[in-house]
Amino acid sequence: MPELPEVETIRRELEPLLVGRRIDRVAVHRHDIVGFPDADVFVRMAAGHTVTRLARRGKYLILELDRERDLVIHLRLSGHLEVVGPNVTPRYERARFALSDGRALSFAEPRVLGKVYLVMRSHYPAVLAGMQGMGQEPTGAGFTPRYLADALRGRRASVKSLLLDQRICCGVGNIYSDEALFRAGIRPTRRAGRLSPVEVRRLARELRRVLDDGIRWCGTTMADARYVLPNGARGRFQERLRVFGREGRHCRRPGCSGTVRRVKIGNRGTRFCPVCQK
DNA sequence: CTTGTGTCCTGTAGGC
DNA sequence: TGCCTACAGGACACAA
Repeated sequence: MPELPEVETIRRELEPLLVGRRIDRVAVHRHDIVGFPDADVFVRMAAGHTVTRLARRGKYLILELDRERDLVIHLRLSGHLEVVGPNVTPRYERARFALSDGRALSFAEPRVLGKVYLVMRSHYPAVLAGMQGMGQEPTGAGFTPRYLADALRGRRASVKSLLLDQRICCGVGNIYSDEALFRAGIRPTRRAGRLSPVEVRRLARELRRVLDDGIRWCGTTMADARYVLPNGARGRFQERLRVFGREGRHCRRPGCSGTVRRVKIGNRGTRFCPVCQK
């Protein structure tokens, strides 16, 4: 679930609660939540470190620890992080990090698809190779129209599926790819390599803008409330969605009589306005 | 190398 | 109410 804006929001919320705290004890309730190293080693090695900084790369949240170690967390579809009191155990808690201030960082993940990793900063293991191959941060200075044009040139795949490719646009997921394509006026089914230079430029700009907006509004909390901030508050970007989750409803662009449609692209639900998006 | 499909795992919503 | 199926915002392995 959480995409770049949601993970960035979580990072900002957790940073003041975690930096300077030491991880005193680690408990893993489900071993398959640990991506690296083996769960028992993870439990032993993660304890005793102090959090120095929180970073993010794509959808990965990185708790930088002392002694050159990183605690890397990926929330996948339904992961949730929360700082709780010593006697509070959130539902679906899979791992728990007791902190030196008496509280604990709780990692809940109903679907057990999310993962935690403990790695040496200088030596990211093969299990995190996907992170090494990641492309430019779409909100960063390196994400230029030129960069996107180079990445899309000659590609026959749909532009939607390439927006979801973390090697090109890291941090982008299903919500913000649909929203960016709507804002850029481009149908998600278009072959990426067939976009005009003007369209690519527009797409690069709108992708950046929609992600910045998502961050500004603290992410998207849909009706199921699978994503909420660490403090339990809801994001507010859902109020500003133009197509995602709006299939069958009228397009929000003033004067447009179109109805938002839903199709499948690469097994992912995809929404667009057939009038606004060419 | 590129592209599309299936799978991981669990919970929930909707149909009957 | 109960059972069954389809589906879910991600990432990766794998086959063609």
